[in-house]
Amino acid sequence: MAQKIKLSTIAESLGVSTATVSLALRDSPLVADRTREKIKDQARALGYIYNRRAASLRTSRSGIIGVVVHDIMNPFYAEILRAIESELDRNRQTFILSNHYDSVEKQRTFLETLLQLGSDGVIMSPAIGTPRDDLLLAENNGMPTILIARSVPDIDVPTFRGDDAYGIALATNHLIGLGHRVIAMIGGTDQTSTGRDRYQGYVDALKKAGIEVDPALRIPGPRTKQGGFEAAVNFLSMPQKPTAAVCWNDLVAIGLMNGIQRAGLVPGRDISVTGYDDLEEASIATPALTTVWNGQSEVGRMAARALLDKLAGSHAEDYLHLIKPEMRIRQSTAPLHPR
Amino acid sequence: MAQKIKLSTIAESLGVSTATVSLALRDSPLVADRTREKIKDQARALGYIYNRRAASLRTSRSGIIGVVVHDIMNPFYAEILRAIESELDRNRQTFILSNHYDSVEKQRTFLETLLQLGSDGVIMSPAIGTPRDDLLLAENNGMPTILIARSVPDIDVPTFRGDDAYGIALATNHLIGLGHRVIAMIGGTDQTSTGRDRYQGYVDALKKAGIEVDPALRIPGPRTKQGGFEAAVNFLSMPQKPTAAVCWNDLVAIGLMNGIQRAGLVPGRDISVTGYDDLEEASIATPALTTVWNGQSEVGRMAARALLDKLAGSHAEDYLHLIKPEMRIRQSTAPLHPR
DNA sequence: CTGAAAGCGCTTACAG
DNA sequence: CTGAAAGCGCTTACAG
Repeated sequence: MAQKIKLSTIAESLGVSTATVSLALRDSPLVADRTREKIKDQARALGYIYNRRAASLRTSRSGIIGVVVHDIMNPFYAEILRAIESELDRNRQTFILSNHYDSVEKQRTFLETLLQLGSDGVIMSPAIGTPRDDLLLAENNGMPTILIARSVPDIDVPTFRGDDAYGIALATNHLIGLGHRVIAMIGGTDQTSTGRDRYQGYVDALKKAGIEVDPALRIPGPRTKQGGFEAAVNFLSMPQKPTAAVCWNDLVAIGLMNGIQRAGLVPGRDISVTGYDDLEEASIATPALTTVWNGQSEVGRMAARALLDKLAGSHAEDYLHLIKPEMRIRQSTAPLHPR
Repeated sequence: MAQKIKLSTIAESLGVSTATVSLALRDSPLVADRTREKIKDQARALGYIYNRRAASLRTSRSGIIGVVVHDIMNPFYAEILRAIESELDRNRQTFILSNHYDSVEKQRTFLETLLQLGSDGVIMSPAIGTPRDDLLLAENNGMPTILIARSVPDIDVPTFRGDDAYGIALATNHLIGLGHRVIAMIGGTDQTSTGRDRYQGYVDALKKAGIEVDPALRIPGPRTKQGGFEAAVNFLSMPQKPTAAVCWNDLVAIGLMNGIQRAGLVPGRDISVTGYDDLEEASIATPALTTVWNGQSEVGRMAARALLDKLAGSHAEDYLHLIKPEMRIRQSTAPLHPR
């Protein structure tokens, strides 16, 4: 590696000042066209690499945005991330990603790293149990925060997520409309706003239809294919003999359908199953999964947009932005008929 | 947000020099125990945030490592990333992630960003068509590079990947051993080292078994579930009536199995299907997928380790590290019997 | 064991 | 339109 090329290297080689070089490279109208051309050519010729650390030390803007979610291996988050990425790319912002795996400590470490790097802002799906103080840590140090997918109670931070209670009611009502009366709820936890809202939406929909709610029909558990797969045995041996399952998300639903098939039954015929999220994968599952579109790409795009707007100085008034979910009816649900 | 706390704020409030504060916070033995305690307490009390940009401007070490892969939404890369993440976390390195979606331009932009941020190194699964010069750009500017999953010809950069020709031969031989003679190859492309190696491994295995190779039995295509799903129609209508399919990867295999089921056939009974990678998902597919373990976690762990060692000054001799794949026999393959 | 001073590579008033 | 100089917040010789 040859000697380091910096602004002053270019300046000296051309007999101009570093101020002029700095302005020229950033296309300032203060610099004469000919000077600018000359400088840019020379920068290219020398293989100059702009030192963002030095610049950001001076400007206190880093061009870095942090993103932290539960787990990027989960396609639900991956779809949100893809939307965030494309929005940030378009605005030439670099993003730094981290999983928190619902560890508040891991999340806090990441927030501290972002502060140390001078990150301009952060988009986060908060870990279960995220304390107010951790969000204040970011805000108080000048790092604007946007929440996605989950809410944190009692704090005024812009939040973008789907309307979970409404969405799960769509799925539950769809099954009730097909004649199902014994409907289990598979997967999920009460520890997140999402979890509470989804269970409540399911309960409310049943009550509204005059169906008695049996808490034993709920099988909480991991929100993964593996989780749904493992719940199948339990589900199939319930004494209440449920004919349908409202699943926490598509992953659980696909896992559950696999488990049902292993037991020799046919999902979509013997048992109706609904998912949640409408992942890209839902439509090519077998049977194609009836599910609820949860607006991942909308959430990602809007959250990124909101952060960029905030950085540009605009002031948003609304703190909670609920995306309206939509039903996607496919082959995994069917009218009730005797088993 | 209160006034910015920096080293000098702490120094002044305690009547010591910034040099002492700097050393104390980094646990230098040069500082007296009592002084260090006092300084650390004060830093905590004031809510001091270490400015890594300033430090790295001085030390020219950023603690940042770049990782770029084709697509983190692909579970194959996600599994590698998880291993990289855990290794880098353990060593308190921050990583910045990017997808290149096989765009050489997007990849180059990312490499330039990393250079501008003073990234200490980069781990990359090179985009199709990555030119030598792009890798040299990194190396020549003092950013060590490690390749994963794919090779770039004619360049001496440490590379960690599975032995594709060997692995695909395992799958092909497994099917031949079950009596299959008309075996299709589904998915993939000739544009990557992986693609060429896998096709060659399949061809060689057939030849070795005395089976004539029919190029029409190959259906190249996207390496996704969707790709496998869409290939099913084509596959099932082949005049040669293949009884088995060697798939490019697990995603293609799972998609193909879904497509086969949609057509009313039973994968693992009517048609044997092998995958590649042994994703977490392979074992819970229905039928459980016979596949080839491709060592994602090994690749990630070893690549991260190699980069950290290189940063620590050690000199590796070997450039190509091939992980030996292993057969995982499950229910998607069965002895040949008349259709 | 501690302090004064220089310097990492930029950008930004300010002067001309 | 261009230049000289200060300063962003650290770390690192060097001196004491």
